[in-house]
Amino acid sequence: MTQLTIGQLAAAAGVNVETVRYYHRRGLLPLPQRATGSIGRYAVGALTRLRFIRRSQSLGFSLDDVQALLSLDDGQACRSAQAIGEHKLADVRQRIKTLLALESALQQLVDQCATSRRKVSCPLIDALMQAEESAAI
Amino acid sequence: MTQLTIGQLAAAAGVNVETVRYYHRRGLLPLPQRATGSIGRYAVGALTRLRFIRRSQSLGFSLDDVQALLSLDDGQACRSAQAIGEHKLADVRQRIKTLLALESALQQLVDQCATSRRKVSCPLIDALMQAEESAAI
DNA sequence: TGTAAGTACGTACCTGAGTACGGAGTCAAG
DNA sequence: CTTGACTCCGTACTCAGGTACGTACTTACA
Repeated sequence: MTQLTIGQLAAAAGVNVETVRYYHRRGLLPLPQRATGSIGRYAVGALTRLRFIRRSQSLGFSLDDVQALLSLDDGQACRSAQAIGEHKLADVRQRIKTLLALESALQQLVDQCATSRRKVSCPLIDALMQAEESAAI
Repeated sequence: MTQLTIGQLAAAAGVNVETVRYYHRRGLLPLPQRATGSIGRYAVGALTRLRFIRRSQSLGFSLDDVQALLSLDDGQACRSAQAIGEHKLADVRQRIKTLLALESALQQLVDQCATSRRKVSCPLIDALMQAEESAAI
């Protein structure tokens, strides 16, 4: 039972069957093993990969970005893997920084709400923008 | 010179003029002060807000999400601000967690490349997925 | 004061990321 | 060995988030 049909795969990842097929077309997910003229069977690795795609997307990466990340996992030549990796790494670090600033601004807001039970006017934007002043936009 | 035209505002934020107008239509950006039948002038606050929108988007928030975040800054009633804030906070924390896992996987890959100058096959996906095993998907 | 650059507003169009659908083929359970 | 659920594949449609464009109007500056 380690061989999934497309329907089982899609259900396990919480996506539409059509989405899986779309990812094939985009080259994000390899086509499954299949005796010609019969139904494809996916190894569990496909499920892991599929979940990775969804998670990366939810972090704001486009499918092209995800493709670059996946190419690293697919065993690129070293020089190119390193270049892509370093680029993505800088990107990821910037995102983390921004999210940390957003986190503390939100925390501040929620705390403010908890103590004073009236209207709040939180410096959400300012807090985030100040934390970012020095960073690339 | 603290009053910007739409073109200056857009250029300063690195977006298209049409995009600014689109955000007006979506209610993300208030319409500027304007003597009827003349040209609008934006205060610098509009630029800050515009940059906040773009940055939030790049972190994977939809414009609806951004609208919710902005409503916090616009001085919502406390109870509702707190609820929205807590929800977003949990979301932001989850994103940070996932990005940290991705960061260390990428770092590992880049290090691997730097030491051995041949093909690499990094466990990028596995690393990220394992770090996430216990977290909500 | 006139003219080019910029703005206002409406409508149409575009791209990324799917989603829906129809018809033909496959497969497992009865 | 059939029948109902599922798969394959192609094409068409949808939706969010913009972009482009045309026409009329404003404004800064020579």
